[in-house]
Amino acid sequence: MLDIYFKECLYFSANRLGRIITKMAEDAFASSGVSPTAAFLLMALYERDGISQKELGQILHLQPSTVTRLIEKLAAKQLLYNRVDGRLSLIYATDKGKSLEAVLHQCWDALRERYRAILGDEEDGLSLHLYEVCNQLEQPNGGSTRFPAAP
Amino acid sequence: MLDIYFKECLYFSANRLGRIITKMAEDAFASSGVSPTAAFLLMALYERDGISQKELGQILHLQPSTVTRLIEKLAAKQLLYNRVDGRLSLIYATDKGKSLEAVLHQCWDALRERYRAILGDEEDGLSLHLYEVCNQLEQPNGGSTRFPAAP
DNA sequence: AAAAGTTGTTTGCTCATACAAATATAAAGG
DNA sequence: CCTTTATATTTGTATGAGCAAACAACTTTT
Repeated sequence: MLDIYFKECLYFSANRLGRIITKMAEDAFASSGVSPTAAFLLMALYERDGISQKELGQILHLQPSTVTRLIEKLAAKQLLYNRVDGRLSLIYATDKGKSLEAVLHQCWDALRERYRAILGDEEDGLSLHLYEVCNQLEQPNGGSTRFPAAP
Repeated sequence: MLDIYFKECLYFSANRLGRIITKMAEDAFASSGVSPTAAFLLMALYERDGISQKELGQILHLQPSTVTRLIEKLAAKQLLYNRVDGRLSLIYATDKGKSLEAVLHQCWDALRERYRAILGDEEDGLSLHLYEVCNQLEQPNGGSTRFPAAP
């Protein structure tokens, strides 16, 4: 097999995993009527209603423009609305949005159940591990020094 | 921090990792003039010139239509050409395509160097591990039984 | 050897995400 | 106060990948 060759490439494996798990997540959230990422955005609102768009971006690790577009869609579905406060755009869940909370948590649990059932031990802490890896990779200095740059 | 909440979600972490590593890979391959995925396609050709599109899809874990589009672009750049053989479309690297081999391997090595330098031990076998995880997740029966379906 | 089925590829469309530039508001300095 | 600079959001545009349906070519059946 030639693909042996690519197995060791993180770009390759990470993206492949992303595609697979995205499809699983889309299935899991299909009944809720919102995409997985949109679901996470709403779940963030349940924790912090009135959060700013910028913070949403930080929590979801998405670019501001991506958040804008997500919010547009969810606002069109009347699941949330925004109130402009100075240069901030504060986001609130509507009642309709709030009413999804239970469903979304169910979908989320179902998703996790599903991949845990398949992966067994393999899953153990995998998400957390990947999260750590992301954080390391995102450090601007690439982790090459242990200390922040001098002022 | 609210994002504690999402760390345990594989959908979340895997896609975040995908975005980060994709950007790193794009940087690494920028000098070669082709995207990372296109680079892998070409590297597959170096190993098996005249491979069919279907096989390319299997090796790269991409859908047939995605492979078609990739090949269109690379053909436009004169890096490969295809010869139709029955219903197969066999793909060959052009001389120009072949001349990229050394550069692409350098880019690939540079990419790996870079994330290995950042991740250290954390990287150890990560790609391979993810590859395994992908394979398990992709089994149609979701891994719920140990045996193939009866005939 | 024609009909029906199978397999490989292509086409049209959609989606999620992002970048870069534009815009809007606020904060700081003279 | 007015100008400059910083910050938050939006807009226009692009890219990578996918699905579903169409198409094309081979295979099986009869």
